Amino acid sequence: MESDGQPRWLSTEEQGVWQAYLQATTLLEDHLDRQLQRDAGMPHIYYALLVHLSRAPHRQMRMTQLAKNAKITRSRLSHAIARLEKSGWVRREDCPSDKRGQNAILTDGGQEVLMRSAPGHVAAVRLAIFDRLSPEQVTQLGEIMRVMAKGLQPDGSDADLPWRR
Amino acid sequence: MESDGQPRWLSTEEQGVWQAYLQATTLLEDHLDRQLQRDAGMPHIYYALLVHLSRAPHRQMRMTQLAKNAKITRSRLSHAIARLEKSGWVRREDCPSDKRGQNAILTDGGQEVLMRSAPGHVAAVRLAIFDRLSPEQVTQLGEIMRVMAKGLQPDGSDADLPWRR
DNA sequence: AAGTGCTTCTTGAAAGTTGAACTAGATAGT
DNA sequence: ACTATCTAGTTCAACTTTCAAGAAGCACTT
Repeated sequence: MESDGQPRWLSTEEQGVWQAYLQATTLLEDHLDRQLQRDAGMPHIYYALLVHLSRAPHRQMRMTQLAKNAKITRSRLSHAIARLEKSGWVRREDCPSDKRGQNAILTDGGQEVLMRSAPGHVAAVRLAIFDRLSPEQVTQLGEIMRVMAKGLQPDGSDADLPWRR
Repeated sequence: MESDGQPRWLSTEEQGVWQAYLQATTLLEDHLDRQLQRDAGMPHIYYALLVHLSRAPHRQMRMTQLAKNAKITRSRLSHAIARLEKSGWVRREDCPSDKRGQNAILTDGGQEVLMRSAPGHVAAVRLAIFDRLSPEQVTQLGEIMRVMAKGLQPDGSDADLPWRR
């Protein structure tokens, strides 16, 4: 990284966009956190972990892989899975091929919670986003978020920008 | 709220958009949190609080107002300000007109930290968003986020959707 | 088989967040 | 004035997240 002469501040429009982004994302996160805490007894990220597991081959996944998919640190995942295990929604099993490894497995109870709370959750997401945006905007949002996500991947041979000279 | 017959699940495209949204937003938040923790010694939300204060009339604001602007709960703000006070970047003062009230005031030290770390922060935001998106996309993002934010305001005579019959 | 280094996952303490309960001051109605 | 109600802000306990450190297995080299 080079430290430039003077920083390029945000334009007025960019400032507005950034502010709207911050407000929308924090409001939505809070909203979903509360919704799921109330209806499913867990915060949004924990719920997302269950969703990931439910979609995985044997409803199970290696810890590191799960952490990567959910974009959280392994440490955070460890704590989260411990909590979900205590709630009976996930259990752990040793990985047979790699003795260091652990598989997180969605239990029947976990699946049940998921099925029970999914409709409400989808409704909340719809209400916040998809029912408010035009189809074109949905498409645009998808493209934009994909660009951002790609640029932020910790791994991907990132580092360089679209070459501005 | 009515509980419908069967839930309207997300289409394939919507699922993709939602997933991209979750990934992009969590990655960006983590990224900025780390960047600011490293460069300014505080998480992103605390930094945002200082920014809000720096833009306020006397570099000061009533607690509740600040909480509203920053979209966080009063409780969270109390803790945050306590911490920022301990770091010497904010101080509190009783509100003269309302003896219950407190004003959070940005100190010179706070202003200084802000000025010192702003360039790096703006660069990070730019790198993550504005340098990656086309001008049209920036505009689109702004519109989309404003719609979302508006729909999620806890106060605003919200409640009803764009009338889908 | 010993050594080095890498990966997997966990742990513990410190920091941050949440939701409910609480104090104190303002407001409105009677 | 009296009471009820509301608002501003804080505090406590329970929970979540982070960061640094650590235990254990793998893998490659010599």
